[in-house]
This record gives sequence, structure tokens and C-alpha cells, in this order.
Amino acid sequence: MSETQPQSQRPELPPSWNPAEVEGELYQRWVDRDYFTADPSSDKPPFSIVLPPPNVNGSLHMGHALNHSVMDALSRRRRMQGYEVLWLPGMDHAGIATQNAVERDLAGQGLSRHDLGRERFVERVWEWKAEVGGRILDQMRRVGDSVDWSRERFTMDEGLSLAVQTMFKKLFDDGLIYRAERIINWCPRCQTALSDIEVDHSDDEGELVSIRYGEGANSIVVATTRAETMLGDTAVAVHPEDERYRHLVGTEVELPLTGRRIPIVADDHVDPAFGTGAVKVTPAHDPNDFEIGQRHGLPSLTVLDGRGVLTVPGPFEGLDRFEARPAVVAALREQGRIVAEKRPYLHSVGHCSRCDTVIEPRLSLQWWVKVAPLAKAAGDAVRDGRTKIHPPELAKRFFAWVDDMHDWTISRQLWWGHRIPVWYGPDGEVVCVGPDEQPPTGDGWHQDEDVLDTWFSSGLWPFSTLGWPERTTELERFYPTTVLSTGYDILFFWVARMMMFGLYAMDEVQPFDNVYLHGLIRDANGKKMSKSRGNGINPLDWMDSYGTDATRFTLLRGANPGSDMALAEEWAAGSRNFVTKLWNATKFALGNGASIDIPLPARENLTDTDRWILDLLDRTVSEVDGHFEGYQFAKLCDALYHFIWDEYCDWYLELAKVQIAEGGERAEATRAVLGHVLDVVLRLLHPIAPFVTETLWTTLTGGESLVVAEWPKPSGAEPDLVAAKRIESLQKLVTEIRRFRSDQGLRPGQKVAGRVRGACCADLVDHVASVRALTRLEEPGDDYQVTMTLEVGLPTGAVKVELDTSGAVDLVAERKRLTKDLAVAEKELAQCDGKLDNPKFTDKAPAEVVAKIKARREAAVVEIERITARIDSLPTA
RNA sequence: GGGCGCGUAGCUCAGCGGGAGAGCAUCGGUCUUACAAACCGAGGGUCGCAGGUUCGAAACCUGCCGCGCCCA
Repeated sequence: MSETQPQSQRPELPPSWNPAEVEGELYQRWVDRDYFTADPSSDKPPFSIVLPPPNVNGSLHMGHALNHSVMDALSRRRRMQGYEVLWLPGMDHAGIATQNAVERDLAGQGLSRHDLGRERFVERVWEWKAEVGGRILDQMRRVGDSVDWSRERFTMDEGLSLAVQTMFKKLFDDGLIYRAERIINWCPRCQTALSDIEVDHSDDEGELVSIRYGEGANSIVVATTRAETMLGDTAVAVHPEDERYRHLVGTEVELPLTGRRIPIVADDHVDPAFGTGAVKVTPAHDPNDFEIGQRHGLPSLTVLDGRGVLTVPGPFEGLDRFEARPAVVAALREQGRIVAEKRPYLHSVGHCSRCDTVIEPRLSLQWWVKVAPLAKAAGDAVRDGRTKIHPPELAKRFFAWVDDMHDWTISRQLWWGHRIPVWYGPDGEVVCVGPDEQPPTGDGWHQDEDVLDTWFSSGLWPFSTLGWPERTTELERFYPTTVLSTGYDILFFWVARMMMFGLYAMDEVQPFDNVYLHGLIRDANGKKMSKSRGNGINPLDWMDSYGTDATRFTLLRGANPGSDMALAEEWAAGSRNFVTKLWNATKFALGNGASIDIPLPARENLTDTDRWILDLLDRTVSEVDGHFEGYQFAKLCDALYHFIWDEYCDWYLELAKVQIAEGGERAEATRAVLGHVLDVVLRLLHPIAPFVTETLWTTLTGGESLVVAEWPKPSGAEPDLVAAKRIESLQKLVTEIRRFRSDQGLRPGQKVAGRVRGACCADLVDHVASVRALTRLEEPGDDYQVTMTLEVGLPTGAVKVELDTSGAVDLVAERKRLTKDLAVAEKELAQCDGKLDNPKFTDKAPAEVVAKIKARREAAVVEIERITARIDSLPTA
């Protein structure tokens, strides 16, 4: 397997960690060695991960950086565990966004796509893609993504396009694709239909105008936020139970400004409490009105064109909808028909998710996917556990969406995308052409002008990228994929569509076994990062300033499943500090001869300290594994951070100095432990922070690469609880002495003569040297004079520490310190007594809880006695 | 309007029936030979409010207040 260089030939560690200088080189080395290339013929268990394909024109934002950190961490761990990992990279063609970008480009030269014509325009988009598209792929390299570049795909590739056509034909033949004239979301700027989820709703300030239709007793007042559409009204609707209007139902009123007479109809869906309880009905320009129109056989009158310009002959013809609105209101006001006006009036308005233009509901003929059966299958796959959603709470959201999903408009009035494979004949024939069929030719035959929604093709991604519709070995081996990771806001975009299509195309086999949903990235104030707010942080800036490892660690450390995370620069700086800490610790260990070449001595030949850190390491390995399995990235990072910084660096390294100073076998054993712990911990951290761990680990071990190193397992040793207790005592004793020193104003580095008494009674004989070293106690000389004695209660017993503080002791500080300790102990005693004096507690609480409280009480009593005695013995100032 | 989620230290969040925690920030002290991007020490919370269940509630139930998200 991997070759290991002898210690003498291993590279020296550079004096400091400069991520920017080495990350690119390290990454390229991994790629060159084909570590990330999947081998479908291997006999390893498969692990495959779906990259939600980013837009060809997109660039990396924090959400991507988080998601890619997640996917990479998962992939790297599995690779180390011996799985055959396939993480396949690629992009989608982003129909609307890309066409917009190229059209903007053309506009700069005074051209429109129509000047070029369809064919030339599409060529131009391909050129654009080659020149400026795909920036995000380079950025993925910066993140360190361990993707298989040899399998990169693009939704407009030949193979994936074939998959699209195959899927369309299959759905069409099964009656799941149909063509219908309905109200759709139309973007007057992008000039295309949009599906419901491509529309964002916001509460905007508008106006609510009440208009009187008709005259005298027969008149009726309607309230509207869209006065300009009244020109297309074909009815007024009221609720059937509404007493106010019952007499008018069935009559007609004259529609102002037009002279047309329109009926008053009764419809259940009218809300009698809204406005006047009467609504104007414009079937061609409002989805609800369209439905009312359908129910009552009303005509649909289109009065706005695709640009949102009024087309009704007369004074308003040619006015844009937003100019027409005040103009129509003014004309109505002149006739005395405006009964009330409310401005500003806050109401929900749909905007194009691509360009933010206000959506125009528009009656038009489009292709649709009948989603009910597909959506039901998607819901069932989650319901019966074939696909698990992490965290499970979010499954509710998925069901809510999938169980009440409207049909999906899939045609887009664009040129960039997969053209709808339907041909229309001279006599009204409609022929859907499959991938192996020839389209009909001859006079009068022509192909549908529209293309498919980009999500139609990205919905196929989990299997089209593996070669579907062919049954390739890749497909056999890597489908269903193991996990899809994405933000919960994208649940309905990728997840729902991939689920529907995957189950349908792959004989009811789900596209992924797991869906991990992370939270949204917010700024330090909890506001969502967005371009319009200008509060976005560019992950590449962080990678430049703090390194990729620190950036990844920051993101993953904040990733609690399903909940959002707030980010600020300090977070990244903190992670950078952590990486630096690890660097320095390794440097120290190596400088002291830490090595993996020294065999780890048998446990009985190790010290308490060694066994303690090895046991903690075992626990950390188990914790990290558990958290990986549960997608608990924040906890995983915390476990590693805590172990490395608080246990290994703050305690073990300091204690190791003492052991190394002993020399001989003790020093040699310590070097083995130092090296072993580092080796394991670097492996554990590698999926999170691949670059720095690779650098440190190859230096430490001379191994080929951590990418292909083995994932650690717990040693299986029984934890030494006695050693753990002694170390706990040691730590407490050290802290107490330091606290005293600090309270007495002694400098941390200042040596103080002193002795530890009673170590044997506290079972700490072997640890006195360490305590002395960590608290800077020096051997008493001839002039030794005990000026202060500390009594410290420890888990293993009590010890006395004598100190020569060479001078007056600050008695006020010492009294304060003891008084504080006394208060803590007294509070503890009171708490315990409170419980134990309650017979209900002693009767009903479990015996072990009662025993525990009793033990705590005893400890508190002893503590109080000791402290009280100390206070009493202090000379009064 | 319907649904979901969240209110715990100054900030960001863990904890989700038996001793209030972490990171960052704050305060005091230190260049103690891996690390001042560090070390040592310290302070800081009626766990949103009000009831209830329980021997025991930050946690479970109900109501209220505040915030956020999704859908209409």
C-alpha cells in the first residue's frame, strides 16, 4: 500500500504554516495521484454522493462552501474507511440565468439574441461557457473537494441531453406530461414562464383601490391592488351567502371605461371579509380569477402582452402596467368611481427569483408535468424509510410540500436549454420524439420552440451522470447514491425533483439513501446573507486570510443539523488559531522526538498520564465516529477541538515534558505516545481540515498521504478509571495552586519554593513531580520558610501544599479566596440538605440518585470543615 | 390565514427530567525554552413570561409575549 519513508528522510516542517502557499500544490498532488478517481470494478463497498450541480455561471458563496465542506468531509472519511468513493462533479446549464448573462453581453454590443438567430445564439452561449463559465469548478479545488474530475458532467452534455429526451418521452407516453393553457408565472423581463418555486413572494407596498362598478342601486364596489387589469374584467364575484349582494347575483353591471356589461356571479372562494366582499374577476391575469372563470364559464380577456404592456385599444394602449395603474385610477376618479384608496397597502407580491421583476400572471399554453403520482412516490420513499432525512424533523416539511404539490410548468420560452422533443404537424398532430426516433419531416412540421426547465435535467442528475438510460457499471454500482447534502431551503428544488424522477426512472429505487439538510448562513447579527443586503462574506477571502482548513472548520463547527448559523470574521480567526495550535503542538512533539516508529509500550509499562490521554483519544475516536454517522458536524468539531487543545496541548504536552525530562525508557515511551496520539488525531481531523493535517502527518509518519490512510478505530483497551481519577486530582491540585498564586499576585513564571505533603494519602505519589513542574514549585533551599499552607480536597483525597512565598502573604486576598470557597461549599450543602430533608424525595427518587446526593453532602461537610479551620487559623490582619 | 421552528452568559449556540455549559468577547496577570494567532487566573445567567404535571423542570403539558421560516 503506502510507502513509508524512514524518519531520517522525512521532510522538515516549515517554521510556520502558510496555507495559501501550499494548498494548491497539495491539492494538485492528490488529483495527480488519482486518489479521487472512482473505480467501479473494485470490490470495496460503494459510497457515492450527489453534488447538487451548481450553476455554470455561478460562483462560490458561503452556502456552497459549507455544503462542499460537508460533502468533502463525508467523502474523505469513507475513503479512509476503505469505501470506493464516487463524488461526481459538474454543473447545470442554468437556462434563464445563463441566457440572461449572454444577452446582457450582447446588449453591450447593441445586439439582441434575435439579431443572431437561435442557432448562432446557442453557439454564442457555448463560447461564453468556455470563456467565463465554470468558475465555480476552480473554486471547488480551493475548498479541497475530493471529487472525481475524470467524470465531470454538464447537463447540456450529449449523454445528459439524451437522458432528458428519454425521460420526456417516457413521461409523455405514460401520460405524465401534458400541454395545457393556464395561468402561469410570467417574467416580463426574462420573457419566460416560471414554475411556482422560481417565484419569491415579499410583502410590498402597493395600493388598495375601491372602485364602483355600475350605477345606482345596482352598483357594486370592488377592491383591487391592480386597477389596470380592470380593463380585462369579465365578471364581479361575491360570496353566495353574502346577504349584501344576494339580490345582485345574476344581474349585470357596466364595466367602467369600457362600456362592456359583465355578470355578477356567486363563488365560494370569495372572502366576504376582504375589502367590500366583492371582487373583480380578470381570468386572463390572475390565477384565482382564472379558476372562478373556469367555474362560471367566463371568457378570458388578455389585456397585457408579454412585456406587461396594455394592449387594449384606447387611451391606455401601449402603457406599461405600472404606468397604466395610476392612469386608470385617474380616469376612474374623474368619473367619480373611486370610493376609497389605501396607500401604502402592504400585500404579497411575486418576484422573479432570477431578476426580481414583478411576476405577471399570464394565461398561456405550456407543457406540464403531472406531479401527483410522482410526488406521492417521493413522499412514500421517505415515509417508509428508504430515504432518511437528517434531521428527521425536516421530513414534515418535505411531506407538506410533496403531498400538496401543484403541477409543474416545464416549458421555458428560452433558447438555451433542452429543446422540447415535440413536433407539431400541419393538421394539428402532436408527436413526441424519443431518442431513437426520427422526427417527422415534410411541409408544415415543426419542433416546439421552447426548452425545458433546467430542473428537469438536474432532477435526473443522480442517475443521468452515471450513464442512464444505459445500465452502466457505474449505475449498477453507485446508484442509489449514499447521501445528498444541501441547505434546507433547497429541499423542494433538488431533493423533491431528484426523488420524483429517480423513483420513476429507476424502478422505484430512491436516488439517495440519506438527505442531509444543513442550515442557512447568516451574518453575525443573524441576518441572511444576500447580495441585496450586501452582508455576504466571500469564502475565498476567508481562505486567503485564514486558510481553507480554518474556513472549513469554522463552517462545520457551526453546522448543527437543520439550524442556521451566524458567522463573523472572529469565528474564522478562532479556527485559524486552532490550526496554528495544532501546528505548534506537532512542531513541539517532533522537536522532542515524537515518533510512530517507536512501538507503543504495553499499557502496564505506561504512566497514568499516558493511559489517561490514550483513553481520552479512544473516546474521541468513538465520539467523532458517532457524530459523523449522525451528521453532527458541530459536535464532531467540538470534540476534536476540545481534545486537541484542552486535553492534548494544555495537559498532556506539559506532562510529557516532565516525562521526557526523566530520560531513558520513560522518555522513549512518551515519544511513542506523543507520536501515536498525533497520528490518530491528524487522521480524525483530516476530513475536516485536509491540508494542514496532510502536511503534519506526512512529516510525522513519512506516509504517502492521509487521503489514503486508514481511518482510526478505538484501541479496544479497557479505560483505566483509576488513572483518570488521579489525573483529575492532579489537574484540580494544579489549578488550585495556580489560583492561589494568581490571587497572591505571583507571576506565572516565578519559581516558588514549596512542598506537597500527603500525596500518598491522595494516591498521587507518582504525580508530585508533575504538579511541581506545572505550578513552578522549586526545591526548598536552606532559607526555606513556609509562609502559607494550602489544603486542597481532591477526588482521591486531601493534600497540603506548603509554600515559601518569600515575604508577606496577602491575607486579605487569601481570606477572600477561602470565603468564596466556603460559600460554594455551603451552597452545595444547603442544596443537598434541601433534598435529603424532604421525605418525598428520599422515598420516591431512585436509590442511586439519593446515594449520590448523600455523597455530595458528605463531601461538602468535609470541605466546609477544612475551609473553616483554615479561615480560623489565619492571622487577623 | 394555515403549518413549522426558535427564545439559555455581552454575542453565536450546545444541553432537552436529578450538580447551569462551550467558543468568542470581557477583566487581571505573564514573552514560563511548541505556541503573545499564546499561556495562567477570574468575572458573568430568577434558562422569554405565567400557570400546571412531578419528590425534583432550562428540559414535559397548557396559555401568553417576542422573533424567524415555509405555504396560501
